[in-house]
Amino acid sequence: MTRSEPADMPDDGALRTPDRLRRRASRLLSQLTMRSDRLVNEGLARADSRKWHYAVLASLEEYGPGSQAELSRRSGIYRSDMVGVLNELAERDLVERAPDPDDRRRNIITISARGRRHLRLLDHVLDDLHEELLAPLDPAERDEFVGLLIRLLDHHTRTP
Amino acid sequence: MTRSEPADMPDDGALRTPDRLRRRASRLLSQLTMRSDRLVNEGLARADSRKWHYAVLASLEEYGPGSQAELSRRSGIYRSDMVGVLNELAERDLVERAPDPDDRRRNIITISARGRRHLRLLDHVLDDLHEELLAPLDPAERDEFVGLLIRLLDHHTRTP
DNA sequence: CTGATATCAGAGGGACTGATATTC
DNA sequence: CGAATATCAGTCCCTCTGATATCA
Repeated sequence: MTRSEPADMPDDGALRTPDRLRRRASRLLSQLTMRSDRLVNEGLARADSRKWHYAVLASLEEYGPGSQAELSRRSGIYRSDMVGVLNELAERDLVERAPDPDDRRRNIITISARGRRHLRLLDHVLDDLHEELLAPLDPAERDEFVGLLIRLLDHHTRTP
Repeated sequence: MTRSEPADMPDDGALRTPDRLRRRASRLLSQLTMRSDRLVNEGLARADSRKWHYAVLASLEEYGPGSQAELSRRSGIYRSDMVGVLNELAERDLVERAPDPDDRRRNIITISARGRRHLRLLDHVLDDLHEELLAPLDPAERDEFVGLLIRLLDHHTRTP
């Protein structure tokens, strides 16, 4: 190895291998996520959707109707951006937005029959996209990968 | 509330999909990367740097001087954004930018002694940040994680 | 002429902030 | 009153495009 190291600098054990740029987890995450996001965005665009549509629809089917603020908490979309997403979903008749009679500040968002059908479609689209995304991994490795991601994300969600 | 499970047993939850939103690799990647990017950006900002500074400096130390287009290919920064990054680095005397006598279209970028010292600092900062990022994983799992990321990224880099 | 280079100006998208009016 | 809601306007950052002038 031809690494030039000033004599006055001790080897401190820092990650300075020739491929440190390539092995930094944060860089790997950024780059892979860029590819993944592009894959998913383009795939969902072909189904006239965006990933936020999926997040909202799935959360509605799994946890039932809710106010916009509630949906925001479930799906991770910013409260101020939720309006736009719901406008798009309502435009396509995938959700219904009705004022809450018990609390007139709120809208109650409900998934429509058409929304459920669309959600099913999106689930298939996403299954295919994930097949492409995770292609190099065998089933056990995919579980391992997802498991590691979940543990990391949970840790950083609970420790902000 | 939260069911505690033996570590050696996978979830047998019969795929009732209350967690399909939670288990989509693309969503996990997006969310984790958002945290990771924030962590790294804030950490590097405390050292008056940004992640591109690190990418350029590390690539200069590892592969030697190069033109801006060359650095762009090495580090993944867009050719049009490289100017700004190099301006910032030159401002801090971390690199030198000199016209190439053999090809007057090019600038030759060289890392300075100060740049090497700064890179060493950034490597330590990043080591600490990665310790924080990967805290929940033991060393073997970290290797596993990085290995999986590399395989996925390589696959999608070679298959655009 | 084709192609590469450095640079700039700006589009487009996503996360996020701040303010407002309304209602609890 | 303080707190929560839906909405709108706009900021900041990032990736990426397009155009330009300069050279090989």
